Amino acid sequence: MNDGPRLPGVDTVDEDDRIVLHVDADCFYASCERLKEPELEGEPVVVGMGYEEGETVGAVATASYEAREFGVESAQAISTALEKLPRRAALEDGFDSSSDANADADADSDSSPESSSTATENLERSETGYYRPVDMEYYESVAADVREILHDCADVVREVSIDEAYLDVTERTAWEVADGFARHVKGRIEREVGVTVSIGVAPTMSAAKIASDFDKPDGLTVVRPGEVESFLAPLEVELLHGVGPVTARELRGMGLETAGEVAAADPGPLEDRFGERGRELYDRARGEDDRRVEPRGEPKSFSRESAFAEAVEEPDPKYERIETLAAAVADRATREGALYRTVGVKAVLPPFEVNTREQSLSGPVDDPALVERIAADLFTEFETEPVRKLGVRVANLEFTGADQAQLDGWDGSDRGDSTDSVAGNSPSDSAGTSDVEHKNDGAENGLDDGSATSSERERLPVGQTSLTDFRSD
DNA sequence: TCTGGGGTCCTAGGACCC
DNA sequence: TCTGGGGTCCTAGGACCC
Repeated sequence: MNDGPRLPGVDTVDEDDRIVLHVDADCFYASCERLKEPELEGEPVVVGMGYEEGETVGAVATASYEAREFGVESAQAISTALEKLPRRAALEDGFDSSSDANADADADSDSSPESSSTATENLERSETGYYRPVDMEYYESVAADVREILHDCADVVREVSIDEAYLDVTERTAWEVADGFARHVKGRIEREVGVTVSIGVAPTMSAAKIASDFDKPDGLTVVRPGEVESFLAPLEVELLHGVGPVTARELRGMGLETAGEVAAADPGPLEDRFGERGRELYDRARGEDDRRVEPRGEPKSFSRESAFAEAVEEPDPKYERIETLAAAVADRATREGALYRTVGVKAVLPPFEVNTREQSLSGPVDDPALVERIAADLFTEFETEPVRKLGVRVANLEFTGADQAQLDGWDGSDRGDSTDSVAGNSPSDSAGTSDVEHKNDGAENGLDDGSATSSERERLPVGQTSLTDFRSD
């Protein structure tokens, strides 16, 4: 649009001037479902997490743009989505063929069953949508195909999530032809994989990210050096990456509604209010972001969580769930060749109170039984509380190299010792004063680890002495 | 919209070390 | 014995992202 600053000439190589692409697949899960079932093309598609065929449980993972027209949004409860956009199958199968009991129950809880059933009968085909459960395995395979193209098109790729990546293409193109380059990437993904993506091109990661969102779906937005600030200025603050509902509310409270207003503001109060994030916010709003595109490192944690249909008070089902989640998390770590030094649990109490507890060990382990014991132990505090959701997490990961699973001695002798010594004073001993003992556990482990040399570390986990020893220190 | 699951990063206080 | 400052680790919680 405006004739702002341009690159002085092709020969000028400014080290700081990068060309960054942010590639973001459009409603990725829904697009994948359409690859599987081409009949879904052009129809409203809702992909539900924790959703099962014909049920009303779960939450919306992705809604196609057609479904969004009806007010279906991601993270929405499936039951809510169904109110806005009934299931296509419900119409075709006839309303009561699948589950009479459920239909009756729904009608009972409805304030006006009569009008709701009338509304259902009057539904047009075009007012219904397809609901599908998440099929991660399939989406992963599609994502792998996309990734291959991305790596083909760039020297450096940072995968952010299954459907999103940054590319540094400074060495592959030039600003003068960057839009053509981006169109090439888009075209390849569409032709070779069959999903559409939106691309933002900008000199920084944060501007590229916002640019890819600017014209979704199937969009392409190029923001040239020197245009970044004017591109950002009119955007509402919540469009800045890292600004969620809470921060947006506070910013508005400070009289800052747009990125331009943040950019023009005094950074002092922002830093006072938000700390380091405040400075970052200010910089990003001004188009300043010196992060380079770098490949993602190893993951920092693995977790598994699941919600109950309603809050559960009895201990048994909760411990069973903890067990299941612990096994799943430990299995994931084992498969990925990760050792963990910290085990944690999460308990969500109604209405939505999130509690976390964690415990670190003196050394990294791969020990599913231990994960289960520690998780159960950490959970005892919530044993009798009503719980709506539970989670188990391992963190402080250490990756041992791909074929760690083949090292036979690993799981046998070495591991066995550590398990016994740590587990021995963990769950069973903590019956009465578990709080105090946990703290002592933590202190002891921390101390152990802090004073361990790196060579000691490698043959960890070290054995622990008894709890009484800690207390006498 | 009363809330699914898997992550990341930051903050803040306390323990502990030097 | 008291004081102090710097640094790291651990834990809990919170905001945010997809």
